[in-house]
Amino acid sequence: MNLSNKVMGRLTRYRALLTEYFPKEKTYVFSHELAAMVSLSASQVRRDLMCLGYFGVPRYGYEVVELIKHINRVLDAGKLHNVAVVGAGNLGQALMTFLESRRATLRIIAAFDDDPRLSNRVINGVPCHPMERLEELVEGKEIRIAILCVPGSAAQRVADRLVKAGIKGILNFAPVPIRLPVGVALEEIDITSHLERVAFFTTTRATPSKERRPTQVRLRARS
Amino acid sequence: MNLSNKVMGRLTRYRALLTEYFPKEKTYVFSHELAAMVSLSASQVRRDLMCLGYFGVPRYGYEVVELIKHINRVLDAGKLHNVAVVGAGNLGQALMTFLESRRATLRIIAAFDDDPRLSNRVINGVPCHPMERLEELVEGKEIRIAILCVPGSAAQRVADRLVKAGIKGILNFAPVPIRLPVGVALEEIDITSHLERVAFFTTTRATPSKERRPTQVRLRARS
DNA sequence: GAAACGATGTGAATTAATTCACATTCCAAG
DNA sequence: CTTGGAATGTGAATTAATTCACATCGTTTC
Ligand SMILES: NC(=O)c1ccc[n+]([C@@H]2O[C@H](COP(=O)([O-])OP(=O)(O)OC[C@H]3O[C@@H](n4cnc5c(N)ncnc54)[C@H](O)[C@@H]3O)[C@@H](O)[C@H]2O)c1
Ligand SMILES: NC(=O)c1ccc[n+]([C@@H]2O[C@H](COP(=O)([O-])OP(=O)(O)OC[C@H]3O[C@@H](n4cnc5c(N)ncnc54)[C@H](O)[C@@H]3O)[C@@H](O)[C@H]2O)c1
Repeated sequence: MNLSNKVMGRLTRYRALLTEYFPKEKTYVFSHELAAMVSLSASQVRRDLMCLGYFGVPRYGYEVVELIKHINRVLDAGKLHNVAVVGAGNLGQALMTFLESRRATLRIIAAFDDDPRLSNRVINGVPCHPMERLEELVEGKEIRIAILCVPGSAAQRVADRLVKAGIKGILNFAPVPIRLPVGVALEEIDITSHLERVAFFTTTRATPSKERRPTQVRLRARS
Repeated sequence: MNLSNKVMGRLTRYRALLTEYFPKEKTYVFSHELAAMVSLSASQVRRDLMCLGYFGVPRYGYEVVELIKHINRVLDAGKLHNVAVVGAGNLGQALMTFLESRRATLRIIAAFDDDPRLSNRVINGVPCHPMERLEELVEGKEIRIAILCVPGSAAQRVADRLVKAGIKGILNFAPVPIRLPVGVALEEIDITSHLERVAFFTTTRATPSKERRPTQVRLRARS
């Protein structure tokens, strides 16, 4: 099955919900429960889950632990990735604390910054290195993914360097679009743009056309 | 014209590019230049721009300042919004510094936190208040948008309170989906999910099916 | 054990998003 | 002028995403 990145995104969402915000006493979950939690339609959820090769049981729904296991199998294919934060400023540091506690398959093992006051020390549990050691450590520590938190003016330059050093994927927070050779995954988060969207849909009719807002569904515990 | 939020998102992108990262000496821009910068097709860009009621000139492209003006008109309809950050922890503080410098129509004028060490002082130029004053200030200062940076466990509760206080849009960073009544705009940014996407497309064939990566286009300066 | 229920899985229909392809327009050069 | 060219604007085609609708099936109940 060839996952679109839309499906992919929703699967991570379901997984996060199930692993972290789902009553542990419930062993089964219905498609419409998941749907309600993420504001989607039940058939959408079922479609997404079809990609997993796991099947629910008709009257009961999906067995939670089994479902999670299958999402894991598909999403991270058992691999674990070492991640580096590049640019240990305000955002970089916030991300280090935030991400350290999360998903075990993604480990933030290093940070890099060209400000000497930030490098050669441990920030929030993550060792921060000077940029000079980038290539050495990316290779040596098998860092495959970089979270780019440098100013926009440096973003493309640093990204190129990361790619040359062997990075296979970049999550870019700088508010400039960067270009990478094919073969390197790229995801960009433009926070300003999201904020502007909220502002926009605040003034005009409020709900962005597509999103469903079905009524809340009670998560009935099954005996 | 009824903008889909997809179109809307791209328009903010174009605007950001044009206002901040486009050579000031160029007065015209081609659809294919914009396209190249954001990795989309030229016809996509033209379609998006059609929504503006502004028309480019066939051989020259789009006049930059005029184009920006029209995007402004459509996107923020002249309105300016007051914004508050709720939860002035790591992320909240990073956002305050980051956003203060940006878009003039969105002004961060307050922060709120229930930690007494954070409230009643000015953080990065933004006055931070205790949660008790939320309702009073939202009304008094006409705050319409909230950026939600509280822990997941408090997110829904705080969101409900914000809505009751009169907030019209929320940008949620907590990694829990929240539910709002129709009529209140909602945008959620799930950073973990984005990171997981990068990781995913790092292992499998690298490029998420949909994205184009056309070859770089030189931005030729026109005499 | 059989009938009713209430969920799933999925083909088909619908709707949305994107791309194609080309007529149109306007500038520039001769 | 008039001709050529290079970009726009857009209907039509295509492709992707979502929803509908219902046959199907395991569970429960009686
Ligand atoms: N702070 C936010 O909430 C926020 C939100 C969205 C996007 N962003 C973007 O993320 C990036 C970082 O934001 P920030 O607020 O952390 O800024 P910041 O100034 O606090 O941090 C930037 C860090 O990058 C380092 N740096 C600069 N040039 C570098 C280079 N060439 N190589 C290595 N390191 C370099 C600096 O020393 C600094 O520590 C910016 O592009 C910003 O636009 C920030
Ligand atoms: N730090 C990041 O980079 C990052 C990234 C993505 C998402 N997030 C999410 O953003 C949120 C904030 O993250 P953070 O790293 O800033 O955490 P943090 O603990 O540094 O900040 C949270 C702040 O919220 C305040 N708070 C807690 N409960 C509150 C309540 N009921 N009312 C008002 N204020 C309250 C706390 O006093 C604290 O200052 C979390 O939900 C986190 O999961 C953080």
